[in-house]
Amino acid sequence: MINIKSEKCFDCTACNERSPLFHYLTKDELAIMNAGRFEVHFDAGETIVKQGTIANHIMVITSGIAKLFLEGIDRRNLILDLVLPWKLFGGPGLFNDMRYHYSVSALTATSACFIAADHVRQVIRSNPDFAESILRHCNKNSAANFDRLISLTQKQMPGRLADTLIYLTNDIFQKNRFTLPLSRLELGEMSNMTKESVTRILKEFEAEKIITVEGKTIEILNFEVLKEISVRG
Amino acid sequence: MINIKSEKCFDCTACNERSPLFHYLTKDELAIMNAGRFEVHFDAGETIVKQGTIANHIMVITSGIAKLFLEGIDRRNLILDLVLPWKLFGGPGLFNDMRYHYSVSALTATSACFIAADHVRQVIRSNPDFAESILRHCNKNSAANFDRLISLTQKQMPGRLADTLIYLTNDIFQKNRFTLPLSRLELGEMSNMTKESVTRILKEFEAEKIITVEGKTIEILNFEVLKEISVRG
DNA sequence: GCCATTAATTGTTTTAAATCAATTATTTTT
DNA sequence: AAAAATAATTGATTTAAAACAATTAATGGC
Repeated sequence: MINIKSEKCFDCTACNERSPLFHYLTKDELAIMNAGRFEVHFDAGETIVKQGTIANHIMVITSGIAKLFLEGIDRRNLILDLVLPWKLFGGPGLFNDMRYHYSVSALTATSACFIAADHVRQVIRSNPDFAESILRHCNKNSAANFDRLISLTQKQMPGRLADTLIYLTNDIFQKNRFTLPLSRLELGEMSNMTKESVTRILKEFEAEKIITVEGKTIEILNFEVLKEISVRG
Repeated sequence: MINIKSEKCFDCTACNERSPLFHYLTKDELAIMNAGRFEVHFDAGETIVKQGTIANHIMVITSGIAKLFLEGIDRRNLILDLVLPWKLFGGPGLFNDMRYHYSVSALTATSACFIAADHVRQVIRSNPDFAESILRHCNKNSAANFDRLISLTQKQMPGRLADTLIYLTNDIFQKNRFTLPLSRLELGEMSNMTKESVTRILKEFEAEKIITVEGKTIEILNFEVLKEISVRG
């Protein structure tokens, strides 16, 4: 469903080719990362990391797709990201309280690689380029969360759902037609609205010829109008 | 109004005593930070940094208090933090797009110290302890933003205002009775509600003997109930 | 100390979006 | 393939909170 480039991850040299964060690492540093590294397969729906547990590892997905979400009040979730292969996650507790601050669960069959947080720390200390790129990564996430804060608190439903559709088109699928690995409830958890409202707004967008919807397949017909709806709020 | 420990900032050796982030720095590194450093005084209401402009500096307030806020849609702001002396800010654009991702403006007469981003970068690269503490700082902010996302999207007004009052009590004033440097509108910008709603909920809390309100002075009478309201949502 | 301006309060109305309820489609399981 | 379970749609109702409007209080400038 998603364009996945690799099947298996044998050692961190592979990541060095695929994850931009690992470009800066020397052979020795890759060996440190690789020590104690392990890969685990998850079925769709399984939890990869659970919010609140001790953050001993940093993870990267090698195949499949996962959702990264906050567990909020009364079992209500807020999905922050869909996680594709080679995107590092699990960081926010690092050097801090050493706990995971979000949960991640597999949307499709997924393999994830677990790297010891201690080893990441060691390499951050030895390699300024790596430290800098980790900091850049952290800062990018902060900026994205600022945007999300504004979207979710100041825009009304069409604006919020437009933001979600734009994110899916640009950052996840990179094409105008895609089949979602998400339910209407989960679209709602990305856009802070109920599943019923998702249905209604999707229908509205369809009536305005901005998108077509057939079940879980969505096609963006008019990206510009979608952007306008996003900007207007 | 706020307990401010220092009057003037002569060089970064002073920060080494006051800002925990600077503890790890050697004499040479403090000298790097100090080069080109400058301090500016702001009257209440003045903008210290403006969202969207080029982030050439990292700032620290040496006296006074400021608000740090996102500029959202239709001139609507979202206040993220009140900034006290010795707390570093301006980081999120660092190594990233080199822009400020929020605005900061003085609530009282305020002095702020500007340190060149290049110099901070240089020291991050040379001192792993400093790099680690900056990363810790960044991760703490991420965690706080996750909490804020849940508070602002999933709690209703009493829960959100309770969160704001708890933040003011614990993190800013560190006592149960304080005089706000904020208007009702600004309390609303911290809690994502209108100024009218702030008035009403404060009155509600007062009727329930949780707080007393006399103009801008608030006293917390029952912190436990406030916490319950926060947890319940 | 008085006037002008801004901030806060209070009451009323409107509205966006949730909740509730019922039905229809899809998947999954057997 | 049929039955069961889950997901999606659709409509009606309720509700939290904004918007609007009017008054009162507080602040700042002269």
